[in-house]
Amino acid sequence: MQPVSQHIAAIRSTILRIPKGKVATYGEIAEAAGYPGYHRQVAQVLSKYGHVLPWYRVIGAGGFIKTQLETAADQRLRLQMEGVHFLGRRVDMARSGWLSNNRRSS
DNA sequence: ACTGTGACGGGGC
DNA sequence: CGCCCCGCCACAG
Repeated sequence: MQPVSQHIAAIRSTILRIPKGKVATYGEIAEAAGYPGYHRQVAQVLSKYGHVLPWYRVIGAGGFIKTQLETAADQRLRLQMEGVHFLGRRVDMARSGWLSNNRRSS
């Protein structure tokens, strides 16, 4: 796979940079990649290159996993395996968020 | 060139 | 808390 567009590559590498045990939302990834507002493209990238990316570290806004696919259960499992903390149905962004409110990053 | 679509976000009801 | 609608941008048909 050879992304032809710059944003595709930027988004891909941004996803690759998400530390283990942390998660990022579509919006955060888009912004971190240098394309704020491109959350839709993040989704397209995941759908296209997700098979070689840590797709499970990408979650919905607010820490929710509102994926309609069956991968939702698998995703939560994978995240918990990496030590991501959940608060009910959502991810504890304050603790496991990569670019959001992470108070203790060490 | 135009229309529909999508692993979404956010605000409104 | 759940559902709906609109905005968003690139890609496929």
